[in-house]
Amino acid sequence: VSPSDRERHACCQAHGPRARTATAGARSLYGAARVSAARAVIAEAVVAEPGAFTAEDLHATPTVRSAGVGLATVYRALAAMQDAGAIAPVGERGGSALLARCTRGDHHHHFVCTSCGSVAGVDCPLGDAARDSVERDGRLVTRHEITLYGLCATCRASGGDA
Amino acid sequence: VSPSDRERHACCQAHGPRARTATAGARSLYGAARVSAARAVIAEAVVAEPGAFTAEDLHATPTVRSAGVGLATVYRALAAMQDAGAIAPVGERGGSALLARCTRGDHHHHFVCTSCGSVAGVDCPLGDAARDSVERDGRLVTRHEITLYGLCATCRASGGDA
DNA sequence: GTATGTGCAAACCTTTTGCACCAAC
DNA sequence: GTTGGTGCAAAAGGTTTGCACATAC
Repeated sequence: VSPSDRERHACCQAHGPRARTATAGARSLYGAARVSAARAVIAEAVVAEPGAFTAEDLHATPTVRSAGVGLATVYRALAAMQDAGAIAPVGERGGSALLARCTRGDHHHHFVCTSCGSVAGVDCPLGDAARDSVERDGRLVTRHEITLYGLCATCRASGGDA
Repeated sequence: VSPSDRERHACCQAHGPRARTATAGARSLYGAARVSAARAVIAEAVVAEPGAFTAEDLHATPTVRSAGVGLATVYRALAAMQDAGAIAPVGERGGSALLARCTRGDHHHHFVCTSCGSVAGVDCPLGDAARDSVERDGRLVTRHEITLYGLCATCRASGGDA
């Protein structure tokens, strides 16, 4: 499915030398890939998104829709962002992949509020002890996927229906 | 691989008074749901599966295919098993959902060998400290998904390409 | 100048569903 | 006898891709 390293969590790589223009802000989201007008608009929509989102969510955004950007282009741009480590999959909603922006560059995971969709980065809870326990029988752990779900502080305070 | 160890499932509700027939062995996989001839065959294929599998994998099995069981029926049976807690999703392969049998009834997660597809249950590595750390800001963690990937002892010993 | 992105629409593919029928309980 | 499972085929629906054109670098 993903031939490249669309799974890594390397959000912030060194930026190339470039003046700060409209597309310059988007550049970091795409890594080394080219930044077209459509991609700049999509990046803008991603940054404006408060929490988790689907490709369709972005495509339905006024910003993106009014720019006449096609849904296929959104998918391709999101794949590029994922390759760059700027976004990561955080689950699914109604059969569509849920994505969220990675705002930290170190190894981490995500907490997703099931009520409002807000996302928070969390430290990796997989300690050496747990890892050793799994590898004790000769196994080698090369990768892991961890996502936490629940209620954020705001939704929890308002009864979980906000 | 041994078709006779079918003890201890999450869904292991008290079995009704019933002779041990072919469908009796499958009963625990389906919980309270009905067990038809087709479902018995599908259960047999699931138990015979050494590791992770897709719906199509099972459907392509000689046992299932020769019984004339439809793919839709396989999907519906797998959904029933999942409801009963007898199997669980452990990732995806080529766009298809990967499932694996749960052989322990307590809260646990899965290690999947990316080389041979074998699956092992692992204790939940999410300790109280990690959980408290996430909930410190007022959040409430209600659910989490954890899956580990890597090489099993056998594949690791044979260079990981087995 | 060339490699890469875009838009459109069709293709893809896994999974779900409607329906008539049959079987488990 | 009723409820729930089955098979077939068609539908659903998210994601991908082919192609001709445009554009970032």
